[in-house]
Amino acid sequence: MTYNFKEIEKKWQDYWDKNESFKAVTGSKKDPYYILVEFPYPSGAGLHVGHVRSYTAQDALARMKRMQGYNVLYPMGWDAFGAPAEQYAIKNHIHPKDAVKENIKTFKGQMKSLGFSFDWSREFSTTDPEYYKWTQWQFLQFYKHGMAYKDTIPVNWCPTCKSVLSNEDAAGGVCERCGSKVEQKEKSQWMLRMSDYAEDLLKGLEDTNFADRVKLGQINWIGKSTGVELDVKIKQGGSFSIFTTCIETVYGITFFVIAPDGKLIKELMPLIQNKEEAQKYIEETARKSSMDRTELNKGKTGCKLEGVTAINPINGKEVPIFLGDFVLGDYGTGAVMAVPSHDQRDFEYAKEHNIDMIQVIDGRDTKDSAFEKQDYLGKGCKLINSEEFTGLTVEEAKVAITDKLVKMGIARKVNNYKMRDWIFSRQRFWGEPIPMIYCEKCGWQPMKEEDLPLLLPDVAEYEPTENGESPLANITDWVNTTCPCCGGPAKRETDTMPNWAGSSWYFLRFMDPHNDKEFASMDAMKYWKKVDWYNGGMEHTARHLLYARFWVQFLYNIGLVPNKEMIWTRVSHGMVLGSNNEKMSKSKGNVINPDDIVNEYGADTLRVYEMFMGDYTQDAPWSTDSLKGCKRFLDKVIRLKDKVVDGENYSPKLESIIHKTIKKVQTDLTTMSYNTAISSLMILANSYENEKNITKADYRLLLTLLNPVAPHITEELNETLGYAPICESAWPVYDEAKTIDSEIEIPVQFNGKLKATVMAPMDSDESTVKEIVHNNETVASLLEGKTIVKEIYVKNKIYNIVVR
RNA sequence: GCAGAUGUGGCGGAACUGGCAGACGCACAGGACUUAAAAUCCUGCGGUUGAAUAAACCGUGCCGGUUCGAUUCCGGCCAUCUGCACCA
Repeated sequence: MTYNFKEIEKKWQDYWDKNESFKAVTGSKKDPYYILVEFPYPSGAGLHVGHVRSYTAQDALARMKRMQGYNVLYPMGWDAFGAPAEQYAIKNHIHPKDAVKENIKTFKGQMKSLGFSFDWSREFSTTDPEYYKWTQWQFLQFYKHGMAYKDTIPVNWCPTCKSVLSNEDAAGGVCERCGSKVEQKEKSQWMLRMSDYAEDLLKGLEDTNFADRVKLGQINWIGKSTGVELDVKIKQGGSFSIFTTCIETVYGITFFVIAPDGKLIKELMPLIQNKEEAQKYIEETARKSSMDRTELNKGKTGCKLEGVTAINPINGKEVPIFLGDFVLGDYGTGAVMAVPSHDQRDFEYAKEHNIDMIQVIDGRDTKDSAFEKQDYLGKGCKLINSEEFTGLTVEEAKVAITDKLVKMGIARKVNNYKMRDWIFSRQRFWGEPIPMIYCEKCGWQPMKEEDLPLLLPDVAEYEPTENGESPLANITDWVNTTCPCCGGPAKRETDTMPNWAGSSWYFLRFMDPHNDKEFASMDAMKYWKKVDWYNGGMEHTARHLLYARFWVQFLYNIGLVPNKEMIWTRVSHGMVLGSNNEKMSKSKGNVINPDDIVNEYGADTLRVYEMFMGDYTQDAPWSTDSLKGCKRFLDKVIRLKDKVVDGENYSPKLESIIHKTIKKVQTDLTTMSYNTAISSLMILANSYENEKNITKADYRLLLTLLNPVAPHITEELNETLGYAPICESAWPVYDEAKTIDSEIEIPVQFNGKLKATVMAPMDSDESTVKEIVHNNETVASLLEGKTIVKEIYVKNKIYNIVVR
């Protein structure tokens, strides 16, 4: 019997569509279960085999959960704003809207051809006005709660393209498109006060079940450090503050360094005598991109500020102040105390500029050029040269010195975070317009909520303006408006939102996608509760996940979502690499197009292969040979049909392995062990093959267990047996008692080396097994002439004889 | 530099909580069927020594430790990959 997989796959895909087999019903009495995969950016390249891997994995879980009686929400949509679509549109002179439409069509067709059980009735794109209306509305909530503000910050600027670049596009300090050197340019941008949420984002992780490596990624990105903020007086007048995590080294301060790009230097300028030198250095720094600042850093650049002297607050000692770009203007206070004897960077700077060093912690030679930070940390090293604190350990001194300074009223315990506020403006056309209006009289005014959505205008050109404004700035009809406050003439904000905006809350919209009164109703969100499984790439675990959590926490704080964390488990998949073990790319010629595979081998084969190819969380290289092996497995399953005879019970001989396999597959599908789930099904099929006949029940069981991964062929074979569709049936239940063997094989070791095996009843006690072992011929002969030192029996596992 | 991950046959990968290393699949070799090929089926397949389906030794990146027993735990290295990169 031959099967035309193309016909079969089409047949069942149509069946699922027609019967709305995978529709999730909000409010259903069944238990809700929300499975989410990151919605894709519909690029012109089409679906990648990497998408197929994660979508199949979650699809298998979704299909099994439905059979287990859950009301499964497994939605799909499109994250379609952003630079690639805009670039594509500029190049091909078509509206990005049309390009996106076309790409979505391709992607959706590909997904359907793979048989994913998405609930297509919930589909949307972030570029739909019905969707981005709510993204804009939520921005207004941020603004109204004081969480959005304008600030002037430097951006990456390509002088040739006249364009603002993202950090990714400016990697290495060079414009990705034209290769020019990237400059820094000051721009006024919308910001979200994400740093206010640093502590909550850290704490919230406790209410999630993210994989450890995911949690760690979040923790590192937030970058909390605990220390002391210390006020420092300037002899000539005024003061400034520094942040340090090593206050115990305060007696070792020999200079202070302030950031050339910070606000402090501007305040100090009037006092400074070598203004020209300082100014020159400030300008040099401004010209360097952030990349240069690290890469060109062989020595530590900077200059001494003449005319200002700082006073070490702990002992009144006068020390110089320097300018140095290793200090960042936007972290901490933009100024540091420098202790060259105990800090690598301070040490290098001091060497470069011939500054004194004072050792204050015992146990290392300050003259030693090979500085080792670990010299004193954590080892109970003691302080020296520190007045009354001399002799205390580092840990004790940290507390004592902090106490003293706090009591003096010149220091505070503070936490600092690497995570900054979210730069929310993009000088791009293809994004959600920021719904703000600038009026000469009233300043920045939010649009009225009832006027949303603020639609993107239709225009012919998408090139940015000469000075880097969004192309929207050229559309005067659109820009000129009236002030919502005074009714006078005003102008719209022409920047758009970043790509991350729309993807920060889409999982909420899937719970209630067609609501035109709210972004999602509280009832719907309370019903679905949380995303139970969220799958995505490791590359998104830091930023996207953090933005999404921030967004949700904010909505929670203003009472608009039911939980502070709306994502329970986050898992990440490994990449599908080319057969040469490198990332797939056109230039390397190692790209596999899923369409070709579906055409030649069928969707089921591709799905089985991608689940079988390796550990789901690790990268795995493509292998067409292995793919063919999976096709052979499916062919074997088809051939097994010839052995089927009537019988609604499992064959007694197969009962044990059947119950074991149900348990194994079910467990594996919920622990991301897809490869071993497939291998256990292969073992089951092999054991069927060794039988002369199998019952209909045996066969249907195999088909059901395989169905989540290979849904088309299993439905077809199941139908020929005369059964109701698998997707409308219940998942088989295993009997724990039948998964346990009555007799098991116990390995016998001599000094830890395997020498024999014996059969023993399950759960035998030591004396029973001892007798069996000693009656064994091999064991007996090996024992001749040996002295038994010890015998160890681990129940049902091993029998080890230690001999001399 | 810092953080994280990974390292097991010719290849992808298994191995529960310290208990038979290499499941399952691929590739390869031999055989059956066939006029032939494909497909399918059977057998073998970590290494060394051996005529051997006998036996022994070695073997999970490297060195050492704990243990009756280590891919698994501990200490120290090496290599590769991925983030972040002067965060005070």
